[in-house]
Amino acid sequence: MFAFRLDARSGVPTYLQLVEQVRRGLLLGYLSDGDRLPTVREVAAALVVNPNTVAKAYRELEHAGLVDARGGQGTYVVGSIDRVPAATYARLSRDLRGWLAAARAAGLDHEQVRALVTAALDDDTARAGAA
Amino acid sequence: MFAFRLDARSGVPTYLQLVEQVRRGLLLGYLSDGDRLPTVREVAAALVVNPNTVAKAYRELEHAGLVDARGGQGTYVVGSIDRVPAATYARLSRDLRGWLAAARAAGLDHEQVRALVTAALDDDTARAGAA
DNA sequence: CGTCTTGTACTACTGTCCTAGTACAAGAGG
DNA sequence: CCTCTTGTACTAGGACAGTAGTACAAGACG
Repeated sequence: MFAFRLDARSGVPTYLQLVEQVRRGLLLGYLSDGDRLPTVREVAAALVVNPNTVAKAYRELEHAGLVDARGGQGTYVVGSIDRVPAATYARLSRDLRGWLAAARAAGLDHEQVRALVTAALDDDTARAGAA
Repeated sequence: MFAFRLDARSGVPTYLQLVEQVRRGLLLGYLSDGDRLPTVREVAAALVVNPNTVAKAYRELEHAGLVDARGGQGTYVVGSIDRVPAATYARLSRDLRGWLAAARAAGLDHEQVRALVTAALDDDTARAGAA
């Protein structure tokens, strides 16, 4: 069963975190067409969040065409995003986790690792964003 | 001069983005003790944001002991965070940017790259967070 | 049909982010 | 002393996130 995770310190609204996690699951292959998401009430109970907040996330996902909400049955993945090929994903994921291990071995803590990654990602986005 | 950047789509409050960018600059060595940050009014004008929003960020930074606000002169970096050694930073940054280039070469777009990185970082945080 | 589960809709309320505008305090420089 | 620049403080309001509670619609199941 797909499981959500929340980061209260990030400042990102709860419903947006949920939306992004489903989108990420689709991109990386954790979620596939036909998969059933946990119910609104289940997620709300697990994350100790108001059901309306979860419903808002599911509503956005349905509006984006990524899921199909069937009243009484649940919410099912229906959309298809450009997914990363499994082999490519495996190779890149392995290399990235190797880099993470090297960073941790060099003595960097979470904050420093995140700072380095964020800086590199921002540069990457800025470079292509200008192109 | 230190420059700020905003990502309106992230959902992260503006003042928090500013705080994190200064903190990141300190961690990675972009900012050093004695450096002068742009004035509240300069940042507000450059980012098209209300001066109070910038002031809130600077206030948080001063409260955290990272900067010293001198009325009439400006805001100066004064705190020292555990900085990543320059050699370590250079090596890790180079390797990470190499990985990014490989990911882009494999046909991944920004969103897919960010998804992969976020997934790996979350796993890393979760693993050490439980320890 | 009746019941259960599920998603959805609605209103009201609280708290936070952000904006807007104004005023004040401190230091530099003429 | 006067002026400029800078950071700070304050009030007021709008927009949005999240909570709380209730009610409704659709399908599955007995």
